[in-house]
Amino acid sequence: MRLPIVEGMTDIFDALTAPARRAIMDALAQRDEQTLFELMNRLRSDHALTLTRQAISQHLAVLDEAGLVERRREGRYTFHTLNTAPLREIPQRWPDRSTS
Amino acid sequence: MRLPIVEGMTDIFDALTAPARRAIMDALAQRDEQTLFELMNRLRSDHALTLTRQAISQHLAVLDEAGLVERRREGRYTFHTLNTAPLREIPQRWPDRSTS
DNA sequence: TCGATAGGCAAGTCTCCACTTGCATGCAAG
DNA sequence: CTTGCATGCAAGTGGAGACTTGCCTATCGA
Repeated sequence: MRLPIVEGMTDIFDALTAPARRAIMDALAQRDEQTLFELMNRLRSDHALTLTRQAISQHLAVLDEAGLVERRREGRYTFHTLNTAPLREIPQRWPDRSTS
Repeated sequence: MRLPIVEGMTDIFDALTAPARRAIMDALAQRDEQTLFELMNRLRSDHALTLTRQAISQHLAVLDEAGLVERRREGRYTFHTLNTAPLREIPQRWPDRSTS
């Protein structure tokens, strides 16, 4: 039941604060295994977000530290995949009261 | 399927940003119907958070705008209750992939 | 009515972080 | 090996918001 705590890991709430990071998660929810440039172009076209490559790279680093995305290096490309598992911390912390 | 959009409503991610606001939600998850002073003392004793009354009041206003707490005025007291319903937006936006 | 309690409003400060700019690294194709 | 592409590292800047201070309103008890 206990989630593994990685040292120096950013908590998911810090990661979810920036709207740009949530947009990146949206883009990855639509399609996994995207590279940095693919994400940049997708944010520009689909989410009306024009950010520099470095900004997105920093966002991906934060999301990686929070465990919300996973990076796989292959040659000169780095593919990013969404990991929704850490999000389960939220309903665990504040359980739903719909049927109370 | 569509959630009612209240005008000028803060989204829940902005509300979840501040650690103090998450601590307030923790305190309300333990016991509902708490007043401002009760919350202040509880944060001080249980969460090692010494904030001024005004700070907590501002946090409660943000949580109220996000729909995460509900305020009920009774005489000179205002009782605060946690509402977890808006949190369902999160797994709806990024569905769990455990059984994919 | 007067003091005490519970809370609200408004403005100021200051820290943090999102974003940029600039430069460096590594792989790949010709 | 050299040019180009994909990415990383580091420092600087600007703005948002978390928190405080100060003052005001309202309700309850004596």
